[in-house]
Amino acid sequence: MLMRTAPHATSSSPATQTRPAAHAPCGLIEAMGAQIPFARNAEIYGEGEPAEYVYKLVRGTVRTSKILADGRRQIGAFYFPGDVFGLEVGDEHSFSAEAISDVTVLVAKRSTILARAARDTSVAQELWSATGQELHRMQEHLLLLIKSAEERVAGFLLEMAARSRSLQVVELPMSRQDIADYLGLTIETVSRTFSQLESSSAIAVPTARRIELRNRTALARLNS
Amino acid sequence: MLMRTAPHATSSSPATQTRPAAHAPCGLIEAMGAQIPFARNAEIYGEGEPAEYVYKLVRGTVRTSKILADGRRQIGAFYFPGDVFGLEVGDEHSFSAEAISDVTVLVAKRSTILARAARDTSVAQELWSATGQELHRMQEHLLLLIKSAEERVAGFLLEMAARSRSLQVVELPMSRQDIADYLGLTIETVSRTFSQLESSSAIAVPTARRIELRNRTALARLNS
DNA sequence: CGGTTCGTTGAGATCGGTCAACTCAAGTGG
DNA sequence: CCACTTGAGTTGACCGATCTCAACGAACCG
Repeated sequence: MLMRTAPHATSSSPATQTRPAAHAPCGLIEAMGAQIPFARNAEIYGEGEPAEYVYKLVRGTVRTSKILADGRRQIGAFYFPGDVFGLEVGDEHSFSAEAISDVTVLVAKRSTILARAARDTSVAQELWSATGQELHRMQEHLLLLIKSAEERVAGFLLEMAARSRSLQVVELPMSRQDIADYLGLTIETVSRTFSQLESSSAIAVPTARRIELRNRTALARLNS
Repeated sequence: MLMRTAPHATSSSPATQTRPAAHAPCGLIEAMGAQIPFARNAEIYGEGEPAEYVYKLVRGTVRTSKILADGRRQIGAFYFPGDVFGLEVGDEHSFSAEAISDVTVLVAKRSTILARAARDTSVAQELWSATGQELHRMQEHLLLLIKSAEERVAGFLLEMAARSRSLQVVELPMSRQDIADYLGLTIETVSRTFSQLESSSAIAVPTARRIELRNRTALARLNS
């Protein structure tokens, strides 16, 4: 299903790549090696593989996911430029990671980072707080999953807006299927909910991948 | 709603307190101070409060929870003897913690632990891995929430069994409401699902708070 | 111009929620 | 000891949100 394609340039969505780096310390993976490209839909690592490397996203969008026994897929998170992903506390990856668009990542050996953390307290602190940030996002995500479809979609849009450059216009690099699997809904329900939010003037959907937030208050109200 | 009762002995469920400590290193909070008791339903700390202390559960059961704006409640986790809880990466508690039964906890000042971590690498490592374990549990919890009611309940029972002394009999210290709020269901659905699992001989429910797992295979199959 | 993929929309089915009645066990107080 | 109360849990009937299945539309690409 997923192509483990050799890195090459395909169709990338330029609008999602203008966002500046976000993390404050960012010292974990600097000057580690060359930037490595992955093509759209390429697998960066697989669930259960040894967590040999830690990644920092430079360009593009990445999703992490798990496939359940019966074929259902759950998206764990979306990552944008500046985000660190693939950092595991245990020795293997608990999710797979795939490139949503063509991406560029910085890679560092996990063992190197761990060794530095054992000497340098500030590196250890960065490790801890990166994991803490991951935990925090997971908590937010979990809270989304107990809500109604409309609330989940509204929460998703606000989250994406908060992480994009513009708070008014959200460019979605991911497909409806990705959104549905992130929110625990079907693509039909996601699509219908977009339509519904549009007809209530909370958002506008000029193209499928571009959402304009017209009434943040209404969305925030749904966000509980 | 919650009584912030002064610690005293009320009705505790003895069956849940025989489980041995679980965490391997456990060095974080040893010899910190006296064991502190909390009465059933007492709040140990509140969401948003400064995370001044870290707790290790000695006896009883604790839940963490969040109340949403509209009154819905989400249980974040259940903690059993040996578990560390209340350890935050940020400076405030992201959930509240309440005693489900009468409990005893060990308490350590977070600032003290952080100071030690800044000197002692192994303490820093313990901090990191405790947060990693929390993250792992949250991932499992999140996976539960995308499933059907039957799968959620089956997954919950298997989780509780894995954390209890006996793999065959689960003593539930928490109410149906707690279970429902953990699983994102209503108490009626939880109750009906128990009945349903019982009539399919996957479990037996001799009393409301005691569940016997009669067919782990069937439960595990539901667990995807 | 077909073919393919992605997204939208509609109609009907189903799962879980809501509301309500009932059971049961554990107090409580006369 | 026995009503009475109270809280927790169970069960039933009904309803609505979301899923399923299917058709349709739009964009892209050979």
